[in-house]
Amino acid sequence: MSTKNKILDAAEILFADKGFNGTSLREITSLGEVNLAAVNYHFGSKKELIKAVMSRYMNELSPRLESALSALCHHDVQPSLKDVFSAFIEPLLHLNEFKENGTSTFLQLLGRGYTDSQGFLRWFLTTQYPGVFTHFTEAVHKAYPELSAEEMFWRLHFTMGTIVFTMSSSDALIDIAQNDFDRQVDIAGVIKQVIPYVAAGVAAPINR
Amino acid sequence: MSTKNKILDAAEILFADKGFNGTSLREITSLGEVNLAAVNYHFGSKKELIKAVMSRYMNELSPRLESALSALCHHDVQPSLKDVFSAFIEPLLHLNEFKENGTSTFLQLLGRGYTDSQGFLRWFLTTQYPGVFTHFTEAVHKAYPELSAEEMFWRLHFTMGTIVFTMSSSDALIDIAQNDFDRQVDIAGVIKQVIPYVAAGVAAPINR
DNA sequence: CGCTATTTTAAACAACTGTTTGAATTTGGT
DNA sequence: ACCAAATTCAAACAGTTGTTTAAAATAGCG
Repeated sequence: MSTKNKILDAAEILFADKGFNGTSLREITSLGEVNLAAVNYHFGSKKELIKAVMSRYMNELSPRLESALSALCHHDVQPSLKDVFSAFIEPLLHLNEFKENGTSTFLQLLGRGYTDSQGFLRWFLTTQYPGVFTHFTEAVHKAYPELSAEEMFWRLHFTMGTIVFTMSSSDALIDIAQNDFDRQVDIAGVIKQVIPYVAAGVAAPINR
Repeated sequence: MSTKNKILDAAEILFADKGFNGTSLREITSLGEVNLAAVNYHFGSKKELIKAVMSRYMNELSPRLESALSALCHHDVQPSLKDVFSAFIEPLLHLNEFKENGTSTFLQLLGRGYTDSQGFLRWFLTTQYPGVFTHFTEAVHKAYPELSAEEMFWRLHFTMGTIVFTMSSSDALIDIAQNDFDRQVDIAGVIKQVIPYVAAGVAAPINR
């Protein structure tokens, strides 16, 4: 295992758990059992390390996600909104093959990125991976053409919020659910719960 | 203006903008134009200051919110889910009377509190203001009795996520919306957009 | 081997963190 | 006006932060 990967592996765990601001380089290097200076040697700075952690997941996720969404767009029949959101399931759960607890870790990181560090990560993702966003809005438009661009803008951001926020606190929520309802829940179970919710939200009647 | 309030006013602005971890006491005291040591003198610690900032809003919000929700519960006719969520509008917008940009600031703080500092603020709110949560779930149960406790648990947390996440990045979203759609938007406009969304999400058909 | 380039290491850096101290100042009551 | 309590203040505290340095170790290759 290379030093670079040791750092990435340790960093993503701590970032997901305590946020980017809340994690120090010393915590990362001691969990990864590498020297402190290795971070700056291999990545240049903490900010670049954050980008590298996210890129490792995005490079795995985005091709699968884009092809799943564009398949919906170029199909003859009109997809339902549930189809559109279900297109996320396979690419997201595939991150579990890529890495242990990959799905949950990635979604937690995404949640952190939206609130930590004044949104520089949002800028990074939208500029570096614009294809995901355009394919997604295209697919939603095909499923629900009556929705104006402005209404879609809001509802898609509401959806981002629901997903990202839920996942960034998914560990705590899963704990509570298991105590209160005595039911085994995992990240896939949460995803299956959230899809009807966001699909219905986006499909809400237009209020003019 | 008392020193205590100068600190609270400066702190809430910076906390909302940069998060609790991301804001130092020195930034707060220099924005508030008070001495650094005043924070520890008046509040004891940074953690207590965070609680005080949140309490000032919660004490203003929670009685109005609880009475609006319990009014729904004790009314004879069954409320719709839209009624339940609309019950939030007046108490939330009232925070703008209480303080300039109060609504948006409070909701941003709430968003910060859920992700920053490993959820200690969530613990604080649920233990210090349990009435809001119980009244809310009661009202939703009256509007949608078929929803099991577990499904309601998830959907209410999805809703929290939608609201809190949207509001914590509402400044950025409002900026984008005004550029892209050339339309004046404010926090009340966002609230009116989000209510049909969350109401439809909670009302989604049960998927068994 | 011998040499170069890459990588690792311990140590130090300056800047910043929340908190404490003790003296100076202001305030409110008599 | 006096005294005591409450408040403000500059300074320092000890600890942590990201980053840099220069020497030591390792690796790769002819």
